[in-house]
Amino acid sequence: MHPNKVPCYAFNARHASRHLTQFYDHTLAPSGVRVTQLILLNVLKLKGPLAINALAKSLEMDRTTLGRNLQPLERDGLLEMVRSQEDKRRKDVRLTPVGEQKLEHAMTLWHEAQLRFEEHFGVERAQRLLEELRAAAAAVEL
Amino acid sequence: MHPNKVPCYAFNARHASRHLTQFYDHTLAPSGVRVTQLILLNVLKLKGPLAINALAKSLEMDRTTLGRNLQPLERDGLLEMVRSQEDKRRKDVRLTPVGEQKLEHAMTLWHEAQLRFEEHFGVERAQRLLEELRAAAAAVEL
DNA sequence: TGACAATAGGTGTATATGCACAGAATATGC
DNA sequence: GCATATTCTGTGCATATACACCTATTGTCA
Repeated sequence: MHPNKVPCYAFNARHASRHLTQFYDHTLAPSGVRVTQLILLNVLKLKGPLAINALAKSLEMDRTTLGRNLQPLERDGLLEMVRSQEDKRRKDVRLTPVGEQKLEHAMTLWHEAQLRFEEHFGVERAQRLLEELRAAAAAVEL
Repeated sequence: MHPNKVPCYAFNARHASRHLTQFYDHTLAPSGVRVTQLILLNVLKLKGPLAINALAKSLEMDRTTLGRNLQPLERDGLLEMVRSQEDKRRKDVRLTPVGEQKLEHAMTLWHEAQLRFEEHFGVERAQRLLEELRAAAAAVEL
């Protein structure tokens, strides 16, 4: 029962997710940032300070998962979390200068990973896969 | 930065994996078994008692991850792990009758999930996605 | 304004993931 | 047969994931 034989959509999505994550994490290793963390840092860089809930909705991630994913990044000084003044429930997350530096390094390695994947898998094929992954996730939100 | 805008292959694989897993886990909930666990139980049913390493290779999973995934199933009596007599390093994992019962129930629900996904996503499209997921995982093993 | 709903976030618990390191048993080669 | 390499598994650690339940704050509306 090679995974090539397991017809479960969820299992194969998990399987691909594991292997792609390992590939990216190994490539990103010199930066000390993982691919999940890179995404968070990058969104924060592009969309400025964001509340945890807003960030979670933006990435379609579970709120509590995101909150815990932010902890090591805050601990290592890559980002800051401060209570909002207008709304004291909110905790706005923003990138620190250290975080920006790390992100810059990580992004270079990330581009390498993207290119290497496209090289092995095919550029157009990879683009289509991206669309299908998004559509598959959307298909189960009903 | 909706995930529909993040062009990272790893992130989108993770994203789809999370959402598909949630969909399957919710469907399987009445059986008390998760989709990751169902796969393990099913392989053990089909391929008989297997050592942990053999099972891990079969599913292309990390050995230590698999070992830990087996623990709750052993704890709950769905499977047994016994030291092999020919090779005392080995620990053979096999389904118990209780495990088979649970598996049977879970498989019914799993089929429902498979059908519902295919209904929403398209049967042929889903088949193609499966192939592409397998190919993508294979593409990064170089 | 005061009751109640809705929103933002935190915590406890459980599973999932994988790396580095370690120990025990077996296989190999001389 | 013995030294060595290989194989099989376990453990410590850290991150990732998400559900249930909780508190605090803000919004709504009669």
